[in-house]
Amino acid sequence: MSLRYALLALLRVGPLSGYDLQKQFSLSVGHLWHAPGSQIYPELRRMEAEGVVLGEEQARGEKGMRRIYHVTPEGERLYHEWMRSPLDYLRVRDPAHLRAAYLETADPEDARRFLRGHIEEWQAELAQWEAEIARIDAGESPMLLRRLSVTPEAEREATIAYKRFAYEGMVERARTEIAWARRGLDLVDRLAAGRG
Amino acid sequence: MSLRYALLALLRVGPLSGYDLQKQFSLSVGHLWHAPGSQIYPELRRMEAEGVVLGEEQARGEKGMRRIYHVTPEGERLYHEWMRSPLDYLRVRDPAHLRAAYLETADPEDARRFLRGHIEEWQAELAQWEAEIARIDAGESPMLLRRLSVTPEAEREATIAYKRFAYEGMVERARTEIAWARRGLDLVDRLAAGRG
DNA sequence: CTCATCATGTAAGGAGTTACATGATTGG
DNA sequence: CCAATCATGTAACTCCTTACATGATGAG
Repeated sequence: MSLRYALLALLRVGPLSGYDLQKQFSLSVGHLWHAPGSQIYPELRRMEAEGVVLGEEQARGEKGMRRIYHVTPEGERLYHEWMRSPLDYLRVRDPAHLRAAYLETADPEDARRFLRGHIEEWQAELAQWEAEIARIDAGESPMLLRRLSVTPEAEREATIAYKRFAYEGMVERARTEIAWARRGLDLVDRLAAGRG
Repeated sequence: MSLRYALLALLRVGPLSGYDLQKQFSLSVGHLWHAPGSQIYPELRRMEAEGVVLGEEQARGEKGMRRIYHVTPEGERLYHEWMRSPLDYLRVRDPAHLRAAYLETADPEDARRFLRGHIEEWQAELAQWEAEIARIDAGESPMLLRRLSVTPEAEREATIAYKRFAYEGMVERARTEIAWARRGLDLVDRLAAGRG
């Protein structure tokens, strides 16, 4: 149910269309929460039906139309309720570690391929998150700048600090995954050598 | 689609009923992959319809019945195909880090509550995974013993090593999450102090 | 006889995926 | 005029969740 709150978090900064939101998701927030257009548009409509956002029809050229969504007071209330409420954690369901637990049933070469893939996957994510941290530090994150433009001076430090903090967490997770998979590669070698 | 492979991994060791599988999931494998009965039973039926397992009807008492599932050669093939194929990683969708990125919009006390909850959540998981590692080391893991009982001597070391390796990864992830949230608590304090 | 546990499900719905559909506008 | 991109979706499907349904068996 977090998609709704991710949308509210973005819209609270200022009104946006579904299309704009889609872009935000594919850039900044998308590195914490992925959402495709096919999920965003219907969710916005549902949110509008429930009164948490208000869609404003805007003409664009002759016949073009776009719908700009604003957060309503009810949406504001809902957002803060979410912020105050405990998060519900999903039950663990981890395909990589599941496979790792049964790696003795694979060829050593397949085991290595799997672990290398794991490293590559997390390195790609790591690069994204590190890049976002670099943008935050350089004052170049579009999402953060948009946020800061409506943030009173007294809260800017916290806004920047928490955003950085969130991405740091992702960076640390990625590094942990990479270190683990590297140890896995050593393990495959050691076991393969042992049976030569 | 990993549920199917988790089921195959368990059934390859020896035939089990849906009920037995459910128990395995709530114990050992369940710490890597959660699955409730309402998902297991239908999936077994689908797998049987597709010929990857075979259900053997067994009488139990006067009218009681249970269905014991065996992996077929096709199931064996499918399992190894999975082991050889690259994993598909899910797009990131992390409610905790999403919330962390917007923590300046919460009360400091709510922020702390959230972070403490994060620590508790991961500490609970950590305890499970550490307990499983302790059982592996003590030779008391029921799942591992079941596996070893059908594993030739030459592969026992690898079987144990990979199982431990998988759980180590989960332990490291939990420790990373806990360390991150603790830093978050410090950050909340620092920011709250800064604004008195 | 009764309670825990064995045993197997169904039903309704939420959340997310992939693929497709449709058309408008703007810049070169 | 043509391509990129702006703009908004639908449809079908998978996976998973919660809640409920039903009955048998075995231990005390």
